[in-house]
Amino acid sequence: MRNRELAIIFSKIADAFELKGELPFKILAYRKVARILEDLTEDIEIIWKKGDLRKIPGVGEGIAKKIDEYLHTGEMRKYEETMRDIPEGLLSLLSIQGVGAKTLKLAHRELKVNNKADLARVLNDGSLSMLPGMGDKKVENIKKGLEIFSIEEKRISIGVALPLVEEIINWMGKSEISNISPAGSLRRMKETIGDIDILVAGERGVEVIEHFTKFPRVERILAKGSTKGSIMVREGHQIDLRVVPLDCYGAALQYFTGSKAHNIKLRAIARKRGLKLSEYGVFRGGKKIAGAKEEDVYASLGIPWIPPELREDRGEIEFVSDGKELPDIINYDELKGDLHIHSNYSDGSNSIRELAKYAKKMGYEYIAITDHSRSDSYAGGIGKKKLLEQAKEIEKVENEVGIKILKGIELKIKKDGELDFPDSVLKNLDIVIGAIHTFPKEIDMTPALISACKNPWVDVIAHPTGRLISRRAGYKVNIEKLIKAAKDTHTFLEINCYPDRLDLSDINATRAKESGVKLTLGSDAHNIGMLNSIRFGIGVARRAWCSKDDIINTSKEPWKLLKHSKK
DNA sequence: GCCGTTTTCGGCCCGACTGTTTTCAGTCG
Repeated sequence: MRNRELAIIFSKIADAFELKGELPFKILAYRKVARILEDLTEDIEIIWKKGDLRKIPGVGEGIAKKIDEYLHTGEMRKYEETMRDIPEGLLSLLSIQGVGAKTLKLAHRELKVNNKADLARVLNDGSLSMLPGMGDKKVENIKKGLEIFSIEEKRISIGVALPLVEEIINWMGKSEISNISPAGSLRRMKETIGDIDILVAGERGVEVIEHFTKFPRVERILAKGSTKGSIMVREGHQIDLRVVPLDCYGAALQYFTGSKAHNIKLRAIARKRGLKLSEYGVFRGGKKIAGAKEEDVYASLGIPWIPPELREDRGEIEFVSDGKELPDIINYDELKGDLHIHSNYSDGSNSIRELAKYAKKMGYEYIAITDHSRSDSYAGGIGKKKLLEQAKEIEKVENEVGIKILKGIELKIKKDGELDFPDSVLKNLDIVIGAIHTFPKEIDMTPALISACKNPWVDVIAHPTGRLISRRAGYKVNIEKLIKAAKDTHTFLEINCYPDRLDLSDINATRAKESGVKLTLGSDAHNIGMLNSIRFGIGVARRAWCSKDDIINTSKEPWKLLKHSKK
């Protein structure tokens, strides 16, 4: 799949155009096609070979030619040309919150800002605030943005890392290996991943790594030995692969999965028992007593196997050491439906029928269509009239496809707590998800959220903190108060599964669970491919020690649990 | 750049918010 590769190229062209002050609608066209390629479920090369490039929405004559050129030659003249006079590291600064094209262009032209270090310099020495239109507050804002950016800069979203690793695992299947698994924070399903680690069991290390370095999208080979290979793919991510003999595989998997803190505690336990734990196995004296299987490694230390998502040293080792049984955390196949989906009635790109069919294929028994409400106009929010039309279509599709479809809305909660529809409208729906998308930074949104919880028809609060991982911190909210209000009002809180949100986070979901608040999982899908994002949210739920009973859409009829069941 | 059509041009999302202004520009979603 070279979809993402192309998406990045077009998105970079769009960024560069913005800096150069190109026509706004040209920029928009590039952005649009980048986004569509990113979300496209089919392989662009297959579409290309069929001669169907122009059938992709947003791809016209010009862009089709550029894709064609790139897939033929591996190069795109327009891209090379556009990038020629843009210093490396300049464009990435656009993703800093508070830094847009105009600001960056100004700083670049007037102060020779070419990268992050330059930006930090002009922020601190006061020269940026001297430029026209730049005041102290703007500078302060950008400083904060740069802080968030710096922390997360080198980490990859799990939404990018996991599909990439799956592709590599698929590729490695063509070589002589007996076992393969992601390791590291990816296997623990952390929301962002530092280094991508893959572990392989096999005897012929040299050949395995040779094959690894021939992965079709390799940009650079960083290391190539008999036990470790390291590559950089075209999107700029580094991937390490290690090969170990089969009889060490379990110990190595345990070791490379981490977390570091978890491993340190395990080693301490081993030592107390007169054992030694390393990536090669568990040893008593010189004798190896475990190593082939992860289960055996844990068992040899007198504790049961711990799911990777729980290995964060958040009390899991003490828990099992006390002889207590870990909760039976939710499995990746236990969801019966998705409760947060957008259709083409608002800003989704698939019809209700397409969504329903795909959901059915995923094995779901029900879905909820929850388009944006009228005042979220940037997202094509819908009013009463369209809601009625949609209800009719839902009934029709429900019968045709044979899957239960809840009529829902993602209801805008305004900053004063006012809701976008009156009760008379909300009442007639099956599910209402309250959400905040726009907010003034300084205002505490807790009262607005609590007031929404108190509404008799708001069933769920979507992405309760509003954060966008590595981009913005979210609105001001006292999460404990919100959880309490949710508990008191019988409102559910969502784990939004969109990889850049994952909101509630694992930590907040744990808090909710411990307070007895039930959760919903919603993909927030805007097209059928994104329905698969649900697994990232299940990862969060697992990291939050949630069992099936904590998540309402593991039940066959979750609507019976909603406030709407009383209508 | 794309796209639809009253079909080869003209529209393409725009409102809220913020910080800078003194009526508006930049950023965000």
